[in-house]
Amino acid sequence: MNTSEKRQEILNAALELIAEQGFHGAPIASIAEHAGVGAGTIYRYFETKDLLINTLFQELHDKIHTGLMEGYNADRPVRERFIRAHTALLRFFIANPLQFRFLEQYFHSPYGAIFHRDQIFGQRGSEDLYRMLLEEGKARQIVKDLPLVVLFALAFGPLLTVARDHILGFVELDETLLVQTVQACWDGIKQ
Amino acid sequence: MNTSEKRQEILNAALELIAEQGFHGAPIASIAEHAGVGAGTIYRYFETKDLLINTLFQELHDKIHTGLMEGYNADRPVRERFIRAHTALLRFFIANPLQFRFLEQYFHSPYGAIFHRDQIFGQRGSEDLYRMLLEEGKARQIVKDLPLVVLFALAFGPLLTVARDHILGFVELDETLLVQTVQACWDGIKQ
DNA sequence: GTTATGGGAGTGAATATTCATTCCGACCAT
DNA sequence: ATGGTCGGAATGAATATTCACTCCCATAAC
Repeated sequence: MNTSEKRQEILNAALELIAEQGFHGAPIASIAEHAGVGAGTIYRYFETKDLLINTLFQELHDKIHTGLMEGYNADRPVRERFIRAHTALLRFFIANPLQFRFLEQYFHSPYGAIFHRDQIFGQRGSEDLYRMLLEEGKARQIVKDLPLVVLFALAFGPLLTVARDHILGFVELDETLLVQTVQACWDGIKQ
Repeated sequence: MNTSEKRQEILNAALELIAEQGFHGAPIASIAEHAGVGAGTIYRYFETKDLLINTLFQELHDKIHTGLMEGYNADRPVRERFIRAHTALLRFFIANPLQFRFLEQYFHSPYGAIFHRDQIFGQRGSEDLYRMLLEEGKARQIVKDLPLVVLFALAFGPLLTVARDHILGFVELDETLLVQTVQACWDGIKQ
C-alpha cells in the first residue's frame, strides 16, 4: 500500500465511522484500526483530527460541486435547470449514503456552523449554482419573491429530510418517488 | 429554593448550555455551575446524564404537543388546520429559540435516532395530529398522493430549516414572512 | 425553653474512564 | 548502514460518576 492509498484509507475509515456512528463513535483509535494503520500514522498525514475532518468535508464538497456543474446548462429554462440539479443531487445522496450521513453530522456539529455562515454571506456565493438559479427565477417572477435564505430552506429542507428517511430505511425512494419529490420541492418555491 | 425549583434550575441550565454550545459544551460541571448547585447534587435528581437529557426532551416534547392540540379544531378544512398548526409551530420555535436549538441538537445526536424511528413506526402515531391531517388530506385528494414519510419531509423540512436560519440570524422572519413560509410549505404538499 | 439526635439534602474533591496527541524503538527500502 | 516511515504504548487533559463528609432543621427528651 503506497502513501497516497494509505491517506485514502484513513479518510475512508473516518468517513465510514462518522457516517454510521457520529463523531462520538469515531475516536482516532477506531479510525486507525479500521484503516489498518497505527494511531500515530494518522498524524503523519493530518496535523490534527480537526484537520482530517475538515479535509474530508472539503474534498467531498468539491466533488459534489463539480458533479452538479457537469450537468449544468445555463441556456435551459429556470425550472428545468432546478429540477435537473435537484434530481442529480438527490440521486447522489441516495447513491452515496455514507457521504450523505457524514455531511449531516458535519453540518450539525461545531464544524458545520462556521460553514453555513460562509455559505450564506460569503463571497463563495458567486460560484454557487443554486444562488444564481434562484436569483434569476425571482427576477423573472417564476420563483416566489422571498429572501434567498427562505428559498434555500424550501428547496433543501425537504430534499435533505427525504434523503435521510430513505437512507435510514423509513421509505424506499424509487425512481418515480424521487422525481415526484423533486417536483414537490419545485412546487414549494415556484410563483 | 425548594426541591422542585432546584430540579427546574438544573433542567434550565442543561437546556441553555446544550442549545447554545451543543452537547460538547455541556459537561456536568458546567451544568452544575450554571444551575448554582454542586455537581453531585445533579445526581440526586437524575440517575445519569443521559436520563437528565432524555427527561428534558420528553418534557419539551409533551409541552409542544399539548400546545398544538389546544388550537386544533377537527371541523375546519384540511388546509386551514394545516396552516394553523404549522403557523403555531413555527411561531413557537421563533419564540423559544433555546428549545428549538436543543431539539435540533437532540435529533442529530445518538439520542435522537431512536426517537425518530418511534415517531414514524410507533403506536404513537394514533395521537399524532399531523399524521391524521395528512392522511385525511390524501384521502380527499387535497394533498399529494405520496407516502406519509415524504409528506412529512415536505412539510417539516422547510419549517425547521427556516426556523434555524432565523434563530441564527441569517434572516429576520417577521409576521409576513412567517405566513408566506407556511403557505409555501402547503404549496409543497397540496395536490 | 433548651439541648440532643436523626436524617435528608447538598457538596466538591477523588476516581475511573476515554480521548487526542506524542514519542521512541522497530522496520523497511535503498 | 542510514534515511525515512510506521506502529502502538505512554502521556496528559477532560469527563462522568461516586462518596465521605457537612449542614440544616424538625422533632424528641429533659
